[in-house]
Amino acid sequence: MSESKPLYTYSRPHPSVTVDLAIFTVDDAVLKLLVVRRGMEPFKGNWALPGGFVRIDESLEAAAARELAEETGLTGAYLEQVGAFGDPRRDPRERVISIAYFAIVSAHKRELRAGSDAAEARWCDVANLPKLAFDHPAIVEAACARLAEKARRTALATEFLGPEFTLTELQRVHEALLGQQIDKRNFRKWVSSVEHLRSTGRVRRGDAHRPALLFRRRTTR
Amino acid sequence: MSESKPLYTYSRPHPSVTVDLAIFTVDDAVLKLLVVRRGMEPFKGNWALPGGFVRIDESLEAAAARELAEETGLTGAYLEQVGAFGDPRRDPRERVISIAYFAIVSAHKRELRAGSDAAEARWCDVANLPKLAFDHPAIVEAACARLAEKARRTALATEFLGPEFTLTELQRVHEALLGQQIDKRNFRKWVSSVEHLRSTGRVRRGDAHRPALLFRRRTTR
DNA sequence: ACAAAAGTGTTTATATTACACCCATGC
DNA sequence: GCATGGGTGTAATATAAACACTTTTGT
Repeated sequence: MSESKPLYTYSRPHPSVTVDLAIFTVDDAVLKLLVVRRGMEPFKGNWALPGGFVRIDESLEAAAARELAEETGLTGAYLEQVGAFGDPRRDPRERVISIAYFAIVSAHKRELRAGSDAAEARWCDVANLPKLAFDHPAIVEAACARLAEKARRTALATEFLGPEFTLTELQRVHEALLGQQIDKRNFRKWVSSVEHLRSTGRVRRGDAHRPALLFRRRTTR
Repeated sequence: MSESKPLYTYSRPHPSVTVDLAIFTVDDAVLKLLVVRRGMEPFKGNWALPGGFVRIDESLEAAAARELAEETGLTGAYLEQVGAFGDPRRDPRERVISIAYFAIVSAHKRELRAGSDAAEARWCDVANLPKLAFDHPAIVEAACARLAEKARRTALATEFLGPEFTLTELQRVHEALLGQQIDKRNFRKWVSSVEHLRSTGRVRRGDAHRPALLFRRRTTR
């Protein structure tokens, strides 16, 4: 072995550990997922979730945040762990254990930049994804389930929106996450009991209809 | 380098990956957790969750099942992933990422055997645990939360019991998991709507009171 | 006969669902 | 003045919570 790279030696084989990200956004009332075209083997040229190796001195959450930043240029987005995926054959090269996270990117920050790892990145309708590499379909399924389940009980859906938003905008996000229409009055009742929003008193004007009250997350207070 | 052990070399540092287990049982209407006294550094002599390295060719779930078997002699117990814990400093020696699982051991199989890794093992009341090593308190907290939350919506609590059980026994398990008393009639109503149990027609006799009908999980059918 | 746990319904409160009209604005 | 989405309430149903007595057995 005469490589210039440093070598790290262990008395037992070690798996690689990666983070994989299911990065969601809601665009025009449709739930979308960021997929990248792989620039390297394995699965070169295939669509996959963005992800990468966890560095030896960074936390899992930090690795996920770093990958998110590399892929989208975004910092401060909502991130939550989905779980660990560790089937021994999930990567054909070597043993790779992946910790999956989901991220939420709000519509108004969603400018795509070409990532450093990826030849190409695209927002895809979650209901109509291309074939994904590795076990990424299972990761996406788990991430979607967590997302929808948590949105049902918390104000998580506000993460898809900017700092100020109308109740109808929030309702569209919920409809995208749940995959079904919601009654407007019932939704507003639910909001006032479950979510902790506060009205800004301000109003969104300029559309050809009655202006809508703008709200904020109360946690931003 | 003249060791007898094989050496594994990588061009970048790799973390170790372990599984840690929160093994629960309900004993006399109290939720208990299996803790082991560590026989090795770090934290030698301290209480900790049982766990160990994930082998290079086994799945995470298989590693958890193997550790459970090594620690308790049990196979076929309920196992569910809680999540990955990967703070870079959670183990003082080296980078170790741990995938936490919880396991449920039914009362009638709960004979403790000295594990191979552990000098000593004990069932501890979850409400009164000793100081645990590493980030194991956080793992236990997450595991307890998942356990209670899932028991609320599924028949999971039956995993704490033998193949046949009375409704009162099941109620005691729920009370232990939720940490509060439940009304008997409401519990039975909930059981008949949420859980899928079937009566065996048989009855548990021998106690100084009216015999109780015995039930089974319907999934065992 | 008595102690001890098994078993069983009804009432009330709360949460969820279904459903239709007027309002304020831009054009 | 008309098209567009914003905003609002009530009745029906389903779910959850409170609550007490009779039954069957072992001793």
